[in-house]
Amino acid sequence: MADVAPEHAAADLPRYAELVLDVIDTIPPGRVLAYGDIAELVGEGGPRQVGAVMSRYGSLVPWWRVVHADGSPPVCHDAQAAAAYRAERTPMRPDGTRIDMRRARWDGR
DNA sequence: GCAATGACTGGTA
DNA sequence: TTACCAGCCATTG
Repeated sequence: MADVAPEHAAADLPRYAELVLDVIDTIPPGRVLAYGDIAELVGEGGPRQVGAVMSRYGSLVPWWRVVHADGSPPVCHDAQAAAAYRAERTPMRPDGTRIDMRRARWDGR
């Protein structure tokens, strides 16, 4: 009872997808999370599984807050992500193409 | 039930 | 700095 009740109405979503989407939806503005970090917060699976969920259900969550471990945004949407980071004031590196994971990485608090 | 896939990661050269 | 290799595990066909 009292199973998780995310706002994604996960009726047809796999269990793991539901957990991943819920975590991503919890990321505050101006912060980002790496695929591996999400997997760790979820407590199961790995970065590949998070990426697989994003490819299928990424449109349901702020996917631009999910980046690689080195601070690079998804290669398929880097331009749109860069615009979102600017709007959210996400800490970026001097080059402006990568994120400063040192300050932008959300610790889950 | 089995095999292949994939918006990844970390280490080494 | 970039490039390549092997491991990782849930989902899909």
